[in-house]
Amino acid sequence: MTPPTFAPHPFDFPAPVAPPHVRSGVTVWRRIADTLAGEIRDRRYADTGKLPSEAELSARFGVNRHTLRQAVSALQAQGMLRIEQGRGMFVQHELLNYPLARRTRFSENLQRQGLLPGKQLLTARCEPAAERVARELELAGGDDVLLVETLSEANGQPVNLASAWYPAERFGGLLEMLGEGAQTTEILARLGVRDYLRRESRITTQLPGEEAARLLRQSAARPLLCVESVDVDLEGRPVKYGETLFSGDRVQLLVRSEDA
Amino acid sequence: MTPPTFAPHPFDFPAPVAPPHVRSGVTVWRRIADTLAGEIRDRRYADTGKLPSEAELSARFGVNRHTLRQAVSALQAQGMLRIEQGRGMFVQHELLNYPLARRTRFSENLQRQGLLPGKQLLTARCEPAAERVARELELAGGDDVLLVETLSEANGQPVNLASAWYPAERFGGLLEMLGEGAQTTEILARLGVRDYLRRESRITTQLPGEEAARLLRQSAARPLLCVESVDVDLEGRPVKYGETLFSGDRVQLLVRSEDA
DNA sequence: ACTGATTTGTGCGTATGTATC
DNA sequence: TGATACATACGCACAAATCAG
Repeated sequence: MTPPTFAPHPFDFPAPVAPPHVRSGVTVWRRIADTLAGEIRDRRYADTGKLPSEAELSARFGVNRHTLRQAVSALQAQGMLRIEQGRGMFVQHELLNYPLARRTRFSENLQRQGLLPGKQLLTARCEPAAERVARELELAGGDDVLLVETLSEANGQPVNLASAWYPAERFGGLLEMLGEGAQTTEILARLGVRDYLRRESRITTQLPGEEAARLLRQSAARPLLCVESVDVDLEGRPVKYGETLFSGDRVQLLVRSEDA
Repeated sequence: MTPPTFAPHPFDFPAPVAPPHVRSGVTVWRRIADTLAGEIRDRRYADTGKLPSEAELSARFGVNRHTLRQAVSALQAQGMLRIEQGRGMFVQHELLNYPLARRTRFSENLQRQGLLPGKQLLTARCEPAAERVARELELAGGDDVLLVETLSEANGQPVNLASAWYPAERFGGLLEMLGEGAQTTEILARLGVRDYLRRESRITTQLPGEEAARLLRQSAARPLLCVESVDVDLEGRPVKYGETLFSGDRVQLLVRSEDA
């Protein structure tokens, strides 16, 4: 399989002999780790599931075996590969598909891919709406909103970190029902929202803060996908504004153009 | 404006006094640069357009002023902010919206946002299809494809780096017409494709290789948005498979849920 | 069960870059 | 500016696990 033309590539790497004279501010082992992570993510080792030996890889990158080991041990800690003494290094997992459709339901998607979904409630509180949140929910400044933060998992691996804001006036008992472990869709239905649709998603990328990196169990040097979204009810009124951080190492977002 | 809850944050930074015991593999000045870049991108300074003084920032991050200056000078070189002696540091630009619709036409979108589009042809050649490309274009292994690589700009700033593959058999004269400076849409029309639609987009994030970072004029430590896409004609036959790398510092992808 | 080749795991010493004081 | 602490990267040597014959 041919690598994408502009993807990280062995010969993108500093010349094997002379050290780089440009200071990137990123250490050699970190760049090797990212290169390998990218290759694994690009399924370059998908056929056998086995990576080249430490000797081969260190020769390829032109570094000491210790340096290479530091890189792969970071990837191992991150759950991206598995090392077996005397045998070799093996790919651990592939990318999870996360569809961004008008009707996005998390658990269904995972189950369809044969994965066990999990969700952890991190925060649930009432607060005055920040300017951005008020604008997205079409509220007046000073209105209260309900903030719900969750960590979603698939097979025990963190997938995303979601912050959702709901208009407090409209959804009075939401926080209490969440505390009792009810599903979001079900709660909204009980509060009079029979159905809701995703109106818009804005997708950006960023590096995780320490907190996000820790919760998503991902290297702080590996990027996240960030999705800002607005869900509306059937009358078009905003129901929820959300900011979701996806682990870029584990997830790819899918946009299917629906048949009109 | 309140920052997103999990976005990079001053106190996500290593404690001001004790050095961090976790090895991130990224130097302090680089992390400060990335933190500031993220904040600028998150519009934290959008109201005044002015950043805090060097003294304030170095105090906030708990580093020497020299270290901070190295960070901001990197951002300046990258075109993200502008330093004026005796006045301060100012935000240079904001995010560009890039819609991912069924019918995506680059120039139109930019002009609607009041920007001047530009496109540079980097590569145009015929090659045997890699496994992945053949699968996406529904070709037999060994078939030839036409590879077209371009660099798109808005107001002179690089926006994306696109690789596109077309079935060689179907689109014979494509490379020649491209050499004459014709538009892609127009060429396809001349070759019998009256219209084409985006069937699917897969969105991931990755760090740029050296080549990509250079072409997109972006730090190698700042992430990219990567979009894999398949365009089909009105009969549903694949016309183009593309891999596009967007500068994560300059672009956000927009997914509008179309009314059915 | 043994041998040799391959692969990962570990220890030590040294030099250099980074950041602080 | 110089001194100090620490992380990074290199080189060499050897131990431990695995596998093919």
